[in-house]
Amino acid sequence: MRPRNLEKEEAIRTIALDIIANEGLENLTMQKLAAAAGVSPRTIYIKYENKEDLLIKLFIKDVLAAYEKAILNGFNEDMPFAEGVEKLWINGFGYLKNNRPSFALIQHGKSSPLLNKAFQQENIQQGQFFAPIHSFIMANIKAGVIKNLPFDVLRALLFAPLLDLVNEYFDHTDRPVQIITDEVITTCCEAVTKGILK
Amino acid sequence: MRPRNLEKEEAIRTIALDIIANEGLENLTMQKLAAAAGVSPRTIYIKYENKEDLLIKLFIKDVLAAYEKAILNGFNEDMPFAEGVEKLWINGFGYLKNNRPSFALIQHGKSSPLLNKAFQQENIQQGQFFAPIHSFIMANIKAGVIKNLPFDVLRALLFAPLLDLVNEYFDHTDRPVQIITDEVITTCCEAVTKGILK
DNA sequence: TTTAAGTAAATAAACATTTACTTATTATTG
DNA sequence: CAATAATAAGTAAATGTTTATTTACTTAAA
Repeated sequence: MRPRNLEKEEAIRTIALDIIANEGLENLTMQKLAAAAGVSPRTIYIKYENKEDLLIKLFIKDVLAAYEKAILNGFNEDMPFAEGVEKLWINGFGYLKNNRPSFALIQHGKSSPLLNKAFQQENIQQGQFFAPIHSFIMANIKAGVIKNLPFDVLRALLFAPLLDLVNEYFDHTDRPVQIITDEVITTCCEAVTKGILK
Repeated sequence: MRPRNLEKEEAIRTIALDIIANEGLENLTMQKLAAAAGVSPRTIYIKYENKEDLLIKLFIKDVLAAYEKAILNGFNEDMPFAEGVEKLWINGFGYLKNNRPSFALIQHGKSSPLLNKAFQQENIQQGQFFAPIHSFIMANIKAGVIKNLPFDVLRALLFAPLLDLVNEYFDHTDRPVQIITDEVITTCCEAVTKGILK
């Protein structure tokens, strides 16, 4: 049996993400992707059931899983609150600024009904994405360190600005001066932490 | 000369936003829109140059302009900082929770390269969207009330969580309990304010 | 009567997916 | 231990459908 060509599989994945990042989800077509990846359209259908399957797997298996791994690197649920949040911010910023296509798909995940639904289903099935962050926050509520608000509310307060700042980072890559520096990220992280401490 | 039918113009706009909110930008087609709005495809082309023009005008003229107007209602640049931010949050939440299609397109604006580019161009041309907010923040930096960070950074810290919370609000409209209440919004607003005060 | 607004149906291009074929391996045989 | 049968991986080109946009005509009001 002829073995599958791993380089082609990789090309399909990375080029799909590139097209989505540069031209948007609405401009990714199977034929364009095949041509850009240097494969036949049929090859994509050997690896994915259809376009929807490709997009969902790309989002869940490639992007979110890698993002989760990167963000949790060296993080521990038992860290002091401010230290833990800083770790997550620095990991998140470091990963996203070096993986623009992944960041783009994460942004699409917030607006695309397809990806949104896929994420929610996966999040229910597979236990939970970012489960250690959940435990971390719940423990700090219990310990009386931070305000007692629903988890999703605290998640929004703590991490929504980070994604916006990454967006700003990429807006400034074309400009002479980068305003989103590591120092700015650290300052912002301190600000969001301060906001929810009791 | 036959006068244009304003109801049909309105139908095209609102139904386009509905389709985008329910099925995503990638599933809006001119023929589907025409059928759903009860007009001929040609009618859309009388009012818009092409699909791109339709999307950009919807985003800029209908959605962003209305959002700006709603958010600035009763807001004044000279308000005390905490009071001004609270006004913007309450206005923003009140508007978005009652205008899901607009909210959906605003979310798409962050990921779609087309809308993103359109927004930046419009923002440069027309002076500036949300200009009073810009003045408000800059004045409060100058007065030493809040941290001295670039405007876009402060904007992210102050308003990114609000959009995430609105998203959460809509996630909970199908569920038995709504966790994103006016009270939660006020508490969150206080938290982000506290974070950036000097 | 003039004229822009509107319609139904057509057009050409682009789309997701499939068909019919070829290729590169592994496992099996003589 | 070469030859080859079996088989999934791969390709180029085709398929039928959907798409954005246009054509040729009709309608409603100034």
